[in-house]
Amino acid sequence: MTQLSLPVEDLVSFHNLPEKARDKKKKLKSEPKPEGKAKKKDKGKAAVQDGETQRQRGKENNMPVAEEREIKSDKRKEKKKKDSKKKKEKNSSEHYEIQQQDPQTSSVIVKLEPDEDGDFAPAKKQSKGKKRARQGEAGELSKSKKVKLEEDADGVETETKPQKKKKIKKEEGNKKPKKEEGAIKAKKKTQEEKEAAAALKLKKKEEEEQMRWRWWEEEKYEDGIKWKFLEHEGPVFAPPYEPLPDSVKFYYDGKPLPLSLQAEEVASFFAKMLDHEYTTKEIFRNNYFMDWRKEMTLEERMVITDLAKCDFTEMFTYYKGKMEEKKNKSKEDKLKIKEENEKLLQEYGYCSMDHHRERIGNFKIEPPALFRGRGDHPKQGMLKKRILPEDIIINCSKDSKIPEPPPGHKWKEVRHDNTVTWLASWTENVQGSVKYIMLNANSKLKGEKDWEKYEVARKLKHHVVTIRKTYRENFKSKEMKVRQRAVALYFIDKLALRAGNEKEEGETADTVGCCSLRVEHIKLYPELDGDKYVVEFDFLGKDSIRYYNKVPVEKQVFKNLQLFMENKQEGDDLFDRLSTPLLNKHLQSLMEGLTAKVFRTYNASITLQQQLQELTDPEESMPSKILSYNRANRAVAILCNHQRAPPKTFDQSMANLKSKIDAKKEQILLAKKELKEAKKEAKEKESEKLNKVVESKKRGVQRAEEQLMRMEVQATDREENKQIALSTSKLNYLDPRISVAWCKKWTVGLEKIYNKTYRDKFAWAVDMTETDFIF
DNA sequence: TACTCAACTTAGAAACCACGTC
DNA sequence: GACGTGGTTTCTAAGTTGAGTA
Repeated sequence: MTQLSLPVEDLVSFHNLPEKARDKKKKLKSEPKPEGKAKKKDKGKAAVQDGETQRQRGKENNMPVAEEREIKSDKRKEKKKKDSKKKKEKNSSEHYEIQQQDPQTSSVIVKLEPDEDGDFAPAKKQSKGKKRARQGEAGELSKSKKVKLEEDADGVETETKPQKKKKIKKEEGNKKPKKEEGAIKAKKKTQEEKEAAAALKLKKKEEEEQMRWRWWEEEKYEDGIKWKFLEHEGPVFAPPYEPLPDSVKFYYDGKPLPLSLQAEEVASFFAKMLDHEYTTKEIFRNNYFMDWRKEMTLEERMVITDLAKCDFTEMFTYYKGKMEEKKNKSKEDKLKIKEENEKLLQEYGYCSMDHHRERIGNFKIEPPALFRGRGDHPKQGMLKKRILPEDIIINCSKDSKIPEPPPGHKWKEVRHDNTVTWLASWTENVQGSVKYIMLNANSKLKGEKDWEKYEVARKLKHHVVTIRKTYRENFKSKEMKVRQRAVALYFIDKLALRAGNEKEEGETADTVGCCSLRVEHIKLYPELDGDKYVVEFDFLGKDSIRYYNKVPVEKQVFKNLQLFMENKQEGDDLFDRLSTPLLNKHLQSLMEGLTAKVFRTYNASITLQQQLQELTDPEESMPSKILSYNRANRAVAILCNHQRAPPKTFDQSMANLKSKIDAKKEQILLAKKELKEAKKEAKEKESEKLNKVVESKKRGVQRAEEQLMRMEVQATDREENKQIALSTSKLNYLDPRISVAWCKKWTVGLEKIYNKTYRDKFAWAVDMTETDFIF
C-alpha cells in the first residue's frame, strides 16, 4: 500500500522533507518501561496514586435534547414562515450584505480562531508562506479576471455545458443553414429525448423529496431506544466460487499442478491481486502462504512448500480477461446486469424502520478475500473466510417478518434488540472483531446522531475559553498526571490530533494518536528557522498516514515536554501517566458530552466558518466563489491531516489541462487581433453590417476569456487538491449548516459543493438552515 | 479500577459510472 | 462508438467511546 507522507506544515515543499525515521523501536518497546505507564496496568496504578478529580457536570444546557429540539423546531418553522413572507414581499429585488474583506488573508491557514491570549494564531511560518504563495494564484485571478456569467433569477449560474454546446451549435447552424433534413430531425429527436429524461429526473427528485422521512421534525425516542419496528430481508451472501476452466492452470516449480477446489479458490484470491503492491510485501506473502496451506489437502501441502515457486500468472491473465470481457459487454447485457443489481437493491437494500423505508448501507456480506490491512499491518495477507448464514446474527423486531436464511441453512441467532442500530452482525476471523450491517448515512438513525454530534461541538464553543484557561493553568500542576493531561489536551485542541488509544502490540499496524505518542515521535528545538520552542512531530496516524508537522509551542509546553522525556528512550510513552479513558473522564467533568474527538469536530467546523468569511469575496465570480469554498474546505482537510494518494493519472491530466489553457490563450490572442482588424474596417467603411461583425467578435473574445478563466481556476483547484482529500472532512467534520448557509447567502447552488450523497445525508441541515446560521 | 468488547464513527482505496472528446 | 477522465459510490479497515464484568 502506498504510504502517504504529506506534511501538514507545508504542502508545496513536501518532497524535500527528511525521510521518516521509524521502523526502529519495536524491539525497544518490549523492554521494561522506566516508570508509570509501563503498559496498560501500570497506568491504572498511577491514576490511583494521583487521586481522581471530582466530576463536575456542567450545570448549563441541562434541557433534554428532545425538548430543546422541539422548541428549536417550532422556532424554525415560525421563522421560515416569516422569511418566506418577507421573501415574497421583496420578490426579486434580493440584495446581499457585502462584507469588507482583505483578500491578502485568503490563505490556507492551518489554525483556529485566536483565543483569549491570541495564542492560537497560525504559526507565523505557515501562514506567511501560504499567503505569499496564494497571492500569485487565484487571489489575483479573482481580482483581475472577473467573469460575468449568465445568472437566473436567483443569481445562480445557469449556463450549463450542454446548453453552451447547444448555443455554439446554434451559432454554427446559422452559419451553415443548409443542413440535411434528416440530421436536423435526428437532432430534434435527441433533444426531445434529453428533455424527456430531464423531466423524468425532476419528477423522480420531487417524488423522492415527498417520500423523505422528515424525522428531524419528530420527537426523539427516550434514551437508548433506537427503533420500535424493524423489518428486513437479511443480508446478501457472496456468490459461490466459480472453478477455473480446465485450460487455466496453476504451476508449481514450472509444472502444472491441479488444485483441490478449496485450495484453488484461495489461490484465486492471490492471483487476482498479482499486479498489486501487496503481493510483493513479505508479511503479506508469508501470512498468505500460511493460511493458504491450511486450506490445502495433505498431498498439496506436501508438494507446495515455497510460495516463490508458485506461478499464478495464467490465473491472473484469465481473471484480467474476465474483467475485460465484463467491460466490453454489449449495451443490452450491461443494462441487464444493471437491472438485476437494481432488483437486488430493491429487495435487500432497504428495511422498514418504524414503518419508513430506509436504505441499508452495506447489505452485502463481505466476500472471502485476503485481508488488506494498511501500512505494516502484521496480519495483512491472511485469509478472510467465507461467511455463512450460520455465522450471522439477525436483529429485527419480534412482530416483523423474520428474514429467511438461504435454503438448507439457518441463522446463528435471531435477536430483537432495539437499543442497537444494526440489522445483522458476524465475527470476522482475522481480527476477531464484530462486523455489522447498518443503515445508510441518509437514514434517521445516522442523521440524528450526526446532528447531535454537531450540537455537542457547538456547545464546546461556549466552554472552550474556560477549558483552554484550565489546561494552561495545569501546565504548572504539581501532579505529573495533570501536567501530561494538559499538554496532551493542548495538542488535541491546537493540532486536531486524535485521542490515541492503546493498541495491542503485534495485532495491528504501529500507529499512534496523541495519548499514545512515544518519545521518538517528537523532536524538540529551542529555536528553529527563527521560531522559538518548536516541536517536530513525525508519526504514523490512523490508516498509517504520516503526520509531519513543525509547530512553535508555548514555552511552558516546551519545558513540560522536556520534562516528560527525561530519562526516557525510544519506545517509551511520552505521556506515561495518561490514557484516553482518563482524558475523556476529565473532559466529561469540564463539559457534559465532551470527549477528545469533539475538539476535532469543533475546530474543523469553526475553521471552515472563519475561512469562508475570510475568503469569500462578494464581487468574485461563481467559479471563484466555489474555489474559495474548496480552499476553506482544504484548510480543514490540512488541519485534520486528510491525505490521499495522488490520482494515478494526475500528471497526465494536468498536462492535458495546461495544454488546453495554452491553446485557449492562443485562441484569445488571435480573436483579439481579428477584433482589432474588424473594428478598423468597420470604422473605415462605416458599415452597419461590419459593426455587427465587430459585436460578434467581441462576444467571441469575452467567451474565450471566460473559458480560460474557468480552466485556470480548475487547474489551481486541482493542483492544490493533489494530495488532499476534501471528502472526509466534508462528510464527517464540517457542520453542514455552515455550508448550506454559505450557499444561501451567496446564492451558490448547493449542488456545486454537495453531490447527491451529501445532500441526502445532510437533508436535515438543508431543510432547517437559514442564511444567518452561525456555528 | 482495570480490562475487554460491542457499537458506532471515521477513513482511504477501489470499483463503478456518467460524461465529454475525438 | 471507443476511450479517457473525474466524480460518485461502495467497500471495509481502523479508529473512538462507553458499558459491562471481574
